[in-house]
Amino acid sequence: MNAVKLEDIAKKLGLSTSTVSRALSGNGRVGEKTRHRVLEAVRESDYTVNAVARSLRLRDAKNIGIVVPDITNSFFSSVIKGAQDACRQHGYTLMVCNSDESEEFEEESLRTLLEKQVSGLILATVSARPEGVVPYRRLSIPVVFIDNIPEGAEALDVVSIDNHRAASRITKEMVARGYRDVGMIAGPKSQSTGLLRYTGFLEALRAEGISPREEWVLAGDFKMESGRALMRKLLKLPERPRAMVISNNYMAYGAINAIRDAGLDIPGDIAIASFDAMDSTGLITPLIASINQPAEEIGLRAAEIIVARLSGDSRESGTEVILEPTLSPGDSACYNSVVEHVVRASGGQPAAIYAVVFMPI
Amino acid sequence: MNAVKLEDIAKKLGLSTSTVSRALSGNGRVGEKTRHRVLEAVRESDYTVNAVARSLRLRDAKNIGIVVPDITNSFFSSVIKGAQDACRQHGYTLMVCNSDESEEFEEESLRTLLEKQVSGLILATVSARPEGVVPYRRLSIPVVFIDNIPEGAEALDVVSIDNHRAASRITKEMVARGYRDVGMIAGPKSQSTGLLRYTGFLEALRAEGISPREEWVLAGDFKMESGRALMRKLLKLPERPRAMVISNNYMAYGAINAIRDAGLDIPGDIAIASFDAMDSTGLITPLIASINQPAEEIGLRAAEIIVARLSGDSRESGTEVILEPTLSPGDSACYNSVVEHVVRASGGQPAAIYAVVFMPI
DNA sequence: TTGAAAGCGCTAACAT
DNA sequence: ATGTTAGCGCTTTCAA
Repeated sequence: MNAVKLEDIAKKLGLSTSTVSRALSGNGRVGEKTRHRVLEAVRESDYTVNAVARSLRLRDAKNIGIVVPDITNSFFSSVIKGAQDACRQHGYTLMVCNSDESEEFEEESLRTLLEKQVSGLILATVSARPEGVVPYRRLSIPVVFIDNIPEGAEALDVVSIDNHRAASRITKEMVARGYRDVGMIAGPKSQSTGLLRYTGFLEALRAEGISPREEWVLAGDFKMESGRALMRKLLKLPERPRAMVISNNYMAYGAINAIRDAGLDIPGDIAIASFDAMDSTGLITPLIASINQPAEEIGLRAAEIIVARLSGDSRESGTEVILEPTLSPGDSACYNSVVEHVVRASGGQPAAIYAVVFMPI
Repeated sequence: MNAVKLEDIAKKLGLSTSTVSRALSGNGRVGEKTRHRVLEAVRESDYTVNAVARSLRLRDAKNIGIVVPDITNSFFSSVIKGAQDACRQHGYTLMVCNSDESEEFEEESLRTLLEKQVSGLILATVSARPEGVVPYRRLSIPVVFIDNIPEGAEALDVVSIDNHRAASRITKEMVARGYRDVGMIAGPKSQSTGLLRYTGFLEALRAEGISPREEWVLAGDFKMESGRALMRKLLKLPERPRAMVISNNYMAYGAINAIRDAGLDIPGDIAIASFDAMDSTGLITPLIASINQPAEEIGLRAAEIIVARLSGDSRESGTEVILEPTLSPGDSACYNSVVEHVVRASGGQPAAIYAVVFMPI
């Protein structure tokens, strides 16, 4: 139980704790031989610094806190991975909290993290209320917002993508592929990701001279179940959209399942575009068109901003790092070529049924 | 910067820090009015305890460390989620480290975590060397191993599944489905998960009176690329297996991609069984047969063991919690019924081509 | 019931 | 180059 401490080493060597401390940290002058003796003694006596004591003394715990709504979401786990890498490189440790999409847990996590004296905070807040940001302005530690950027965060540090532009881009992409009847499953308008992707979508359609149809634009809560439910609702409409832009991956998965359950084909009957629907397995079908946020980099940059501020970068807060997402096109193209093939095989007549043929070799 | 501390409150109220401390912690007698005055003052003066100072004094940081090889792997992110839940419930905070499958990073993480005086440690080690465990025996804090249980861990705490039995079970399942030519892509034999799944596979085949064919049993490193490469190798063999048991999800994804690239069908040409190939999206095809570890529960139980030990449960180390995995059957069955349907439709003749029909409603 | 004082293990002036 | 000392903010004996 009783770990060996500086004092023990000091006694053994007939030195003072300060000398031993200096020998280990490298700060302050220490005689060559003394340093070696200390290093030697430390090696023999499995000494481990007590970082808690050091933190108290230095008033710096060298911990960075991160709060995400769902650590199980591959977007966030990648963010965490990136943040971790940056932390390791700079000698920080990451304290991870999962808010489970609950404001209450989020606040609780924050409180704990602050009590533990984290040096900085990375926050993917689920908070809808702009007032919710106020406390952070008053915090004496650097706070970086990612993903959902609450209103009122103007002068705070932010790492994100341009969600408005991204939504606009993928919407235009769908139009360019020939889809003019485009609907959307949006996220909560109270979250910036939800709102900006929604306005981006609208803007793109208008820019293309298409007026969005209200009944085709529904808002969910970013969870799979809501995507499924809303899509079902859409499918009951007398007129269906031919393509959907869906505000995040989980809702897209839900929607796709609903479409399939209805016996419809993607993208044959309805094409799907989404966000962060990356498929690391290469096995998800259909490959849907997707705007992908550079998740690891978001985490990495967020942590680096914190480290920079901590090491004296006192540019005023309000650094906005806007990263470029990538667009993965999905396999509409692939789909078309299969259909074309089948149609050709059936003698040029549009086939009433689509056949996917597996030939045993 | 200068946070308000106990002393500030004490001064303001004309009390001593000890009284204020007692009022807040509830330990020790404090007058009713005094307590209220303190609580009031604290509320007004956004006071936050300094958990670092408290930890130093109490010699207990109330942090639990967890090290996993890849936080991005949904198995581990679920483990972390479970551990987090347990931590929150018991007033601990989780410090998460990602070893990136590297022994070096793992050791580094461990060192840091120990310096930070974590109260306990959850460890999904990548270490192959049995000597690697030795240091943990000497640690004065509780350590729980999950996933890979290193040799020599006999008397240590462990939360896991019975990998040998699980592998045997899924192998027998494949045999029961009529596959007798079964191969395996195993994991590293130096890791318990790799080794036990391998021996379980062998045992099952032998129990079924099948002698495993050496050239169909290859070992990879649990990464997707290795699954792909090994499967390619297998496909070049003059005789191919009809089914594969693959030691983890990533290698299975790689293998499936290789099989598809070769223009073969799953499970038509080769059936696949794996571990932790859960598909939360419902979109992965083929749905492969899979043994699924209860990841969240593993994390939860591991954290709870630590908490229990910390609160005085001094049963000797060596608690082995063996959890029951679930078996998701995949869609061979589904596949068979489709084929059956088509065969019936074609007048009872075995169809030379299998057709999957999508009918627009 | 409350206060004074010591000390958790470390670092950093300051003095030598 | 090394030692002495004070103190980070808290909790907890011990005494009043």
